[in-house]
This record gives sequence, structure tokens and C-alpha cells, in this order.
Amino acid sequence: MSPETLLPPMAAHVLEHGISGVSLRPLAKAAGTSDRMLIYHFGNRQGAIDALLEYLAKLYETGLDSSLPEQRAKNRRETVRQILDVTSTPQLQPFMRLWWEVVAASATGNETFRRSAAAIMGTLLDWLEAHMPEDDPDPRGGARLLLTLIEGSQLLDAVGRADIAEAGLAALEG
Amino acid sequence: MSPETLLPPMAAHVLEHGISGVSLRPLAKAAGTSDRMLIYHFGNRQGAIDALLEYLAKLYETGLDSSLPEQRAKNRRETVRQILDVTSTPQLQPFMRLWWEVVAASATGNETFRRSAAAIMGTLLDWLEAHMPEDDPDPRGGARLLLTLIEGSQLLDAVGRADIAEAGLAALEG
DNA sequence: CTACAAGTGTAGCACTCGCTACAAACGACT
DNA sequence: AGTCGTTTGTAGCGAGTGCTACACTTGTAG
Repeated sequence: MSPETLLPPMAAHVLEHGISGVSLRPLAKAAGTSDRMLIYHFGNRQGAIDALLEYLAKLYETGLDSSLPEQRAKNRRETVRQILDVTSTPQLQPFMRLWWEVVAASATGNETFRRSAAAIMGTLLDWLEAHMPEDDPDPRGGARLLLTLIEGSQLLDAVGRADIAEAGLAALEG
Repeated sequence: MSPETLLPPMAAHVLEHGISGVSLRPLAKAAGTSDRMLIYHFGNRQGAIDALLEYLAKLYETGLDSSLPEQRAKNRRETVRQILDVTSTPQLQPFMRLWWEVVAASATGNETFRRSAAAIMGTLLDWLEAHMPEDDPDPRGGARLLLTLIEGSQLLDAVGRADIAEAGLAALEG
């Protein structure tokens, strides 16, 4: 069984059980193989995690790309909504839970996780810049403002204070 | 040795090594005692973590309160700056690393962590509402907008994209 | 057919984990 | 002096950890 065949079921496992503290034996079982084989294919535990992270990031970005609407919104608030509506979807919740693990690991200085996180932020920023309202006076700065707001909203949602982000968004001009 | 005496060195340990995956023996060693005694005082590992979390939240809130400036800023951007300047201080970095662990645990549904996180957001929101610019047209909504921005900025900082938050903040009106 | 590399199963090592059983020391009170 | 509840040390259990040694099969190339 090749690593490529292994990755999808492994990804499903970490999406359900978390990635930062995942251990080899349950991970291998989820992929129908043994810890012995994971080490063989990925070198060591960290290698497996790195491969998983790369695979999941790709999976997330393509999934996001296909879910986000094509047309631009007519104001900034709606542009934010376009992203939040997609990322709050139930089937993306496992990815969001993973996201917080990635952020936490990034904050401790883990370079693999940080690269992954920075790349995802880059992707989102690109999408935002390309989907700012037609008449926006400052698409470049505006996109960065909105990305900051989006991440803050997702955080407040994660800790059960979505109400704050909701009211904050309502107070955004335009 | 009472639990109250134990908590400060234990808190120092988790501030350095993380709290979500902390194990009893190193934690006990940091406090000059044994795993045996931690179980005795806190019942079990979760009890120790809960007590630590409560202690650390209090510590953080009082530290923040004393570090934040008294007087109001003259515009929203400066209000945000007041908080970001404090939380980006080197000596608060361990608390920020802990914060991401708390958020990640909250996202997985851990109620202890979520309560703690929600309380901290409440404290911050209260401070913001009380420190909005004098002439702000919508202090209530504005404070919520700024809290969302602040959390987003901290996240982007954690993943090494502080540049995005910086530019986003610059694009904020007022 | 043979030789060799890639892949895989079994067993196990040395370690850490949370937690407990048991017993001893200790101080306060009668 | 004796009794009793609180606190502490020692030892260890059963489970899980990452990883390795060794033997074996399998597919492929000469």
C-alpha cells in the first residue's frame, strides 16, 4: 500500500481525533495498516504528520475554492459573509478544529505548522483581494482588514462568543 | 503543602510547556512535589488542569488590567493599539501561547476551556467598551468590531503574518 | 532460475502515562 | 499517653508510546 493510498483514511482520522497529539497505532489502524508501516513509509511520526498536514492543506484549499461563490459581493460586509458562510458549514467544522491546532502549534514555533498556516492565510487573502466589491475604494487594504475580521470572527465562534463577532460585523461600515 | 502554594510553580511550568498535554510527573516536579500529591490535592489530572486554568485566567486578567492604559484613545485604531501593544509584550507571550491552546480545546468542545475563554473575551470586551473614543458614534458595536479585529490580529501574528493584520488595521477608518 | 530490492507481519524494548495500594509520619485533641 | 484524621513517600500496575530487529513474502530484472 503506497503512502498516497494511506493518506486519505489517515486524514479522516486526524480530522476526527486531532493531529497534534495523534499516535501511530490508532492512526495506522484507521488506514488499515500497522505503525510499523507508517514508520516505513514516512520515516517517523513527524514525517507522517508533515505529510498529513500537506495533504490536508491541499484538501482544504481545493474544497474552499470550489465552495466559495464566483461573483463579487456588493459590499465588504457581504464579502466577509461569503467566507464565513462557507467555513461555518458543518462539514468544514473538522477542518476548523484542525485549524486551531495548527495555530496553537504555530504559536509555539513549529515551523511545519506555521508554513501551512501562513500558506492558508495567503490563499484566503488572494481570494479576498479578487472578490472585493467592484467599487471598493481600497481593495488591497480592505482585503487585509476583512481577513483580520474573518479570523477574529472564527475565533469568537470557536469559544462560544459568536454573538460578539456578529455585532461587530454589523458595526462595520459599508 | 497546600494547593495554593503549589499553583504558582505549576502555572509557571504550563506557561513554558503548554497545558493541554501536560503530564503529572513533570508538573509535580516543577512544584517540588510528586504526582501522587497532585492527585491527592486535585483529585485527578483534569482537576489539576481546571485549577490551573482558573488560576492562570485570574493571573492574566489582573496582569492585563494593570498593564492597560487608563485614558481613552482618540480614535478606534489607537484603542486597538492599546491592547495589541500590551499583549505583544514579550512577558505576555507565554500567556498568548496558552491562549491558542485554550481556543483549540474550546473548539473541540471542552467546556472548562470554553468557559475560561469566553470569560476572558468578556473581560476584554468590557475594557474596550469603557475605553472607546469619547466621540465614537457607536461605542457598543464599535467595541465588538475592535475585539474581533484584535483577535484576528493576534492570530495572524501567531502564524507569522502580522503584516496582514498591520495593513488591515491601517485600512480601518477612524 | 536466481538475485536483489521493496514491502509486510510479529515480537519486543525501553519508556511514560494516570492512578492506586499500603504504610508511615505528623500534628491536634482527649 | 493514646487516638485519629491529614499528609506524604515508595512501589507498582496496566496500558500506551515511538521505534527497531528479524524474518518472511512478493514482484521484478538479469
